[in-house]
Amino acid sequence: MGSFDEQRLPERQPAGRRRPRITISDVSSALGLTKSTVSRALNGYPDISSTTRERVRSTAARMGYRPLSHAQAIRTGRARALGLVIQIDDHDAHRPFLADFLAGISFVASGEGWTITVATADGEAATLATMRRLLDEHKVDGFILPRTLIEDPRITLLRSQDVPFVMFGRTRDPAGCAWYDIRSEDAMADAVRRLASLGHRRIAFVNGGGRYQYSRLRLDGFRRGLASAGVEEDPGLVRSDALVPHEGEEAAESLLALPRPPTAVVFAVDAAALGLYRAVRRRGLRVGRHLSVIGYDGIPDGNHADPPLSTYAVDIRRAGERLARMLIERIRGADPERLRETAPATFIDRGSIAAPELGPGDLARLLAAGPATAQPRR
Amino acid sequence: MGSFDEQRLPERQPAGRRRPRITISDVSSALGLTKSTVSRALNGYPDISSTTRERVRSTAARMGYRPLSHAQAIRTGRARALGLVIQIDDHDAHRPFLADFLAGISFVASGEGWTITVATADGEAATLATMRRLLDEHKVDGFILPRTLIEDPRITLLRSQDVPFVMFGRTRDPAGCAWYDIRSEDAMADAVRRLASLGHRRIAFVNGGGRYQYSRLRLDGFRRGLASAGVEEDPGLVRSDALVPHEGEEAAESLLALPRPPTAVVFAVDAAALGLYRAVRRRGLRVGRHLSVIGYDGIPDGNHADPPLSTYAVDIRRAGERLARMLIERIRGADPERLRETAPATFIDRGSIAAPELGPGDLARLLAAGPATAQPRR
DNA sequence: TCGCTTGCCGAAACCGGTTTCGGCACGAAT
DNA sequence: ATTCGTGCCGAAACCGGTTTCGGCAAGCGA
Repeated sequence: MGSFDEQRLPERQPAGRRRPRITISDVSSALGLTKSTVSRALNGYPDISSTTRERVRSTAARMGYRPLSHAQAIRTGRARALGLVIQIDDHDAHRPFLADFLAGISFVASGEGWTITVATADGEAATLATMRRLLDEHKVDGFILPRTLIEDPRITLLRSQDVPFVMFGRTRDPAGCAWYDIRSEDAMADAVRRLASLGHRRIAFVNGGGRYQYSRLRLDGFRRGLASAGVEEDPGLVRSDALVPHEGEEAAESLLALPRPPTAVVFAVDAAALGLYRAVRRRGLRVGRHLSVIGYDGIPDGNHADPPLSTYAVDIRRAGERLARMLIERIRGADPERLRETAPATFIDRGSIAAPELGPGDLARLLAAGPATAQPRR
Repeated sequence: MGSFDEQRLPERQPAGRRRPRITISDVSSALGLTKSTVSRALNGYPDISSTTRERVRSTAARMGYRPLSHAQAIRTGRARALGLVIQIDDHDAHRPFLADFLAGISFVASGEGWTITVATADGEAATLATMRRLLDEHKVDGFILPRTLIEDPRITLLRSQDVPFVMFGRTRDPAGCAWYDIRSEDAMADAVRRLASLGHRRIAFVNGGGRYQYSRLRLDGFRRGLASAGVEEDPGLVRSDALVPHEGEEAAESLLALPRPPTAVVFAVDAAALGLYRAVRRRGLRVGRHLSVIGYDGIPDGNHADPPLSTYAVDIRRAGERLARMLIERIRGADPERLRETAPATFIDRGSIAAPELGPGDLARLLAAGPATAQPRR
């Protein structure tokens, strides 16, 4: 039995006394049982008497025994690790939130004795290759997929290999998918209604990346908002694929150059909304006074704009918590169709919206009279 | 805890054809050798003939064999994983850079076939507990320590357990420590010299958190800059512990209220510098014109300030790369004293500094004449 | 009283690797 | 020719767990 254990002599470095860890054999011999009994007791097998089970549990806890996850993994194939592959792109709106997102995931995972394995990759191919590698080495038991696409190759991969996963965001074909998402479509509708109730009638929409499912949803939400506010939709007031300030600036330029420019703009992405500030400032006008703006995401940068950007904030930490919880349940065999949740975003008014000071006509004249330097520099 | 385990019957889905992985036995039988020979061949043991070694290597590669890291770990104790515990505080200046930092680490780690295990913790105690847990479960082979403190309990822990680690930032007692750091002290000195060469003579310094080693270094650098520019130091122009906008705002308030206010301010932390913008704007003055400001960190928010904040940018991705590389070497047994590197920060002039328009006296009068609403609102 | 479940646990195989030990063949030294 | 090392590899133990299999004893019905 544990006879060989006595002679583990060589003794690691004399300085670093990394205490020797208690193994399952330590527990079993302390109880006068075998490893197998202890193992089954701790894992809740039904063929262990409840008396024994309790006895094992308590002494294991008292001795501070914790199974080595990779010793388990070798047999069970379970590493007790959640995988997160972050695709590094220039425009990652979620970047400032990564710490909070991780905090949420880590909080739940740690509580369950799981860990998080993260990797980054640039580009879709690298992302898939990285995921394959992690799977191939059994490093992770499942994945959290951030920034879900309408057609997402990651989902295809994981489906084909039958690997558990949960998505942050929805996708086109939800079969077999678990997800958590923010109802940003409701936020967009709410934004329109707010602006309409302030008196705005020409409300523009600048959407995000076309490959993301959220873009569809947010556009739908925008339209729904117009309809419920009784404002007729003008297709000429819609732009898309604005993810970074520069792209938002271009969209703003084209909107402000219209014969009848909008008096308010709803952005699907905060970062793009910040681009509008530049366009407006260049014309000597002021956001919030001459032009109302609402964004979405709640990025901290918006707080330092002038005036600070009104937006819809997302509780990204909670998203991480829920996703981790759901993924663990999924790995344990829960039905993915049962693991679907959404949550609302929270409006934060920081002063970038107000009642329209001028009608579209006056605004157009003002814009035309502005400095002729209306060239997007950069 | 394990109450869910009763239902371990269902047998995984038949659909998912997760191909069976090639093990070392597959390789050995394909070669007509034993596992042990293959293992020793791949691990470079000297008692394998070079002929055999090469034969094993090539067929292993051809078959796509990759050892299961946790199967190895069970014997070797090496998980081939780098640990990163991120302490979540309100003021984390590195937060926006986390993605880049991870990208750097991940790039190197992936290249070597290692993975990254991250966890977050709030507070020092939780950080230490998390590190202990990761060590106890042999989840990681070493740690990257971000944001090194002057007296860092993490170092104490890792030293006592003889666990390899590398630090991002220096510490007071460097014995046995490997590190990578940005010479922010040089940046501070450079900032002072730039301002002095523009004509500034009253230059203030707002430092960061007192527990960080970088605070000492940056203050030293600031002083060195003054000395080399021939400007006499005025202790009344130094503040500290400003890490977030709010704290920077308070520091700015107290500086602007001086009888002879500074005409330029050097901030050790960008986020704090943004607070100064509020104080200046509230007085109807303009950063860059009435008051020059230089920050440090290169946070993206600074780009959207008005005028954008001149600052020193840090290549955080490279920091991640170097730290990962160093940690892997350290784990493989390299001498920590040999693993020490520093790199410079890069100045980015975005327009928040200029020649002083007014002398301190005129500025003071202008400040005194400003709106009396000089209350720092939240 | 006997046989058959059933409950409960021990023994041993197993997972995929690493590492120790020992043995065989061959060449050199005696 | 014998001995002795040495190079090279196989056999088997080992790491710390999990899981299968089988056996013993108690409980039950006949």
